[in-house]
Amino acid sequence: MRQPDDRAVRPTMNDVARTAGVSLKTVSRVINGEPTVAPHLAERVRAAVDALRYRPNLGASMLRRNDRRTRTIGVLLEDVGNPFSAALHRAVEDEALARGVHVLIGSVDENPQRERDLARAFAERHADGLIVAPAGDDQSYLASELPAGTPVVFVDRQGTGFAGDSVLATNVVGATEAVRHLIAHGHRRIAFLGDHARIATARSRYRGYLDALGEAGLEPPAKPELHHWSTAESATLTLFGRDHPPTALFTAQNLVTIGAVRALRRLRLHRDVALVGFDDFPLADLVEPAVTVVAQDPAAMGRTAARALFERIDGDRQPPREFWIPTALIRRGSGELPPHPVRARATL
Amino acid sequence: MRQPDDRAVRPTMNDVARTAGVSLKTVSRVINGEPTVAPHLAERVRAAVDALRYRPNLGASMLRRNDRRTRTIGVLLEDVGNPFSAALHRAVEDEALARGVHVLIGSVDENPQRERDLARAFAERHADGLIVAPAGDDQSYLASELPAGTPVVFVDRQGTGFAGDSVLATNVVGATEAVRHLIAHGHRRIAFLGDHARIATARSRYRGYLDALGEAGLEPPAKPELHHWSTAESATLTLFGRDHPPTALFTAQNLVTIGAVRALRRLRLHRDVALVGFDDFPLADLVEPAVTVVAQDPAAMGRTAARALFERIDGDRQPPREFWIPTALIRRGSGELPPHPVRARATL
DNA sequence: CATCGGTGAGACAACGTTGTCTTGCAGTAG
DNA sequence: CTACTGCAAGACAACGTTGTCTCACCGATG
Repeated sequence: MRQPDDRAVRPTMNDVARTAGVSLKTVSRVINGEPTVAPHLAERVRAAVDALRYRPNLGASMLRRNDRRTRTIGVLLEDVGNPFSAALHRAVEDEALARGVHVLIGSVDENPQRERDLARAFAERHADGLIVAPAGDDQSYLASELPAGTPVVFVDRQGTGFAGDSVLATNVVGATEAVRHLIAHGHRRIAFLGDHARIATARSRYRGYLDALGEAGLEPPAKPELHHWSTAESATLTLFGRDHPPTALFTAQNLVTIGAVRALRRLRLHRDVALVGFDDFPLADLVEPAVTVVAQDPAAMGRTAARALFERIDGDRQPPREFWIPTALIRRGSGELPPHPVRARATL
Repeated sequence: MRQPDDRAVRPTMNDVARTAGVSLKTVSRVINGEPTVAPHLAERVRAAVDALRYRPNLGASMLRRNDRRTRTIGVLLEDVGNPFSAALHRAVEDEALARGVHVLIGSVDENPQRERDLARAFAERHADGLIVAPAGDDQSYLASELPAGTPVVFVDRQGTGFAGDSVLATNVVGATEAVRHLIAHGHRRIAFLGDHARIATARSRYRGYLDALGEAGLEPPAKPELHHWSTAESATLTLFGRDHPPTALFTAQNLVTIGAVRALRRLRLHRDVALVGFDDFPLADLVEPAVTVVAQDPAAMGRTAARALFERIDGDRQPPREFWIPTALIRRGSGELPPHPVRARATL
């Protein structure tokens, strides 16, 4: 049912042609900057465009054009509200905008179905390419959801079953460095608190943790798996409610780190238990003690992914590449605490 | 110049029709779920769709359809990388996804020209509506950039020169409450640290600050204006390098608050100078002392804005509305410190 | 048995634009 | 003066889809 004064129609090229007294095609030529138009006609067309406030219909143009570019890319991240994804998103946007390209974005929330739905939705909207932080462990669906030839760059996690560039943090090495750092400060009982093993980056960081323990001839204790900070908080409380609690924690994700910090505060152990987190977070330097982290560089990851994607969109057809973005240990205090014997305490 | 094996073409409805042995229009009917197709034909069509991996061309469909919806909205925020915008963005996305709508987003960075360019770009891509956090002080350009009838909802800041709903935090009242709180704890010299007066929310918060001082018969000191946290940090250092420094700070934006916290730490005044910030931020409860804030609710703002927008998109034509999202004072410690005479100190 | 109404399915045009082809005209050479 | 070249600008079709119209066929009705 149409409303009476429902959305007035936009003027079309035809309207412009009529008011300028030229043919439709001449308007098209002026709009597209083709040089074969007499100056006085071009001027009349531009005047008509201004008068009618004509704006080209990108959809129609893209339908007819040969190159079929929408100057729009799709970005699928874990959660646009979390600082890591937000920083990555921002870097992608800056690269895109520099090229006059715009961004369709969605949060995947560790849900493979949602990942697939978003990929499809962006494909239907004719994204020229996709940047994907995979949630599921199989991206072969992309072959059927995307038009053949649509480039995809995977970021943060390796994609599987579809050929695309990858931009990855040095998760294993970074985690090893973090745990070595704790060992160098005398720790022998170092707990791992991290994400579900379903998540590839969590697996890599756990491997790095095991590597470092192995080098030092240490046995890993049992490994809880968790995700949200409140889970991390209660898991930490539980950990210190048992006998032989660890003297140091390696927390493998920023929300987990924050949960652990909270728990150690509640237990008044924040000056006794050493802590190194994977992935930096805002204000890590302002808590007491400041939190030592292995920082990722989400901006560099976003920038690199976007540049790789634009190279592919511009026709680069070389085999898939891997870009490794280095992590950096930032010593702030919590990771340099010496081992301190801790008695088991009741959970608060 | 075409690449040899350049992007293979997608199958079209025509291809599906040919392999299913029916007419183009019958395929269209099946795709759109029209009931007037014989079951055995519909089945053949669906089989052909699967076999060819047919996906409808949303652009072509939208060109021909009567309703002209792309099920895409545009969102213009201050900076998708900052926590306030990111939280708001996330809330918008959740509302949108629940309706099968997707999000084009861009950061305005306090740049009115960029605001306008993004609005135009999203209009060209046929966003069904826009959520805008205005950077400039005049949004009348929207009338010419947008197709008539495109709804716009302003969020965080009032829009000017274009009729749209607004979703706003109670900036004046919230700031008044913050400053009253400091006055109630005995403070008489309370400094304001906030954004440029060009920014409407900064003006409102300054007004709220003046209101509270006025009630108590206090004179405002000089007001520095700043934006980024490092500016806030040095401005705070300067403030305490002068004679008669304040005993309390009201910081009118989250990055400013963080800068002030940093500066007070460097000056070792964080336990002596009271601080209330406008807008909450992650880990505000973990720094020492925990930071008292007037919290906004960016998720509620995003949710409200998105719901208002979808009502408009669905045809609601009532006059522009204003939604006021309440702020809440969260007492954490820094705002409850009593006045403490502070001698001017040299900047570190 | 002729006519009618209802229904499923195809033919055709149209959405707003661009690629290709054609036309018309001016300028130049034969 | 005619023929040819070159170029500006219009005519027309096409992109992939949906709205509208028409047709064919069915069973039901007089």
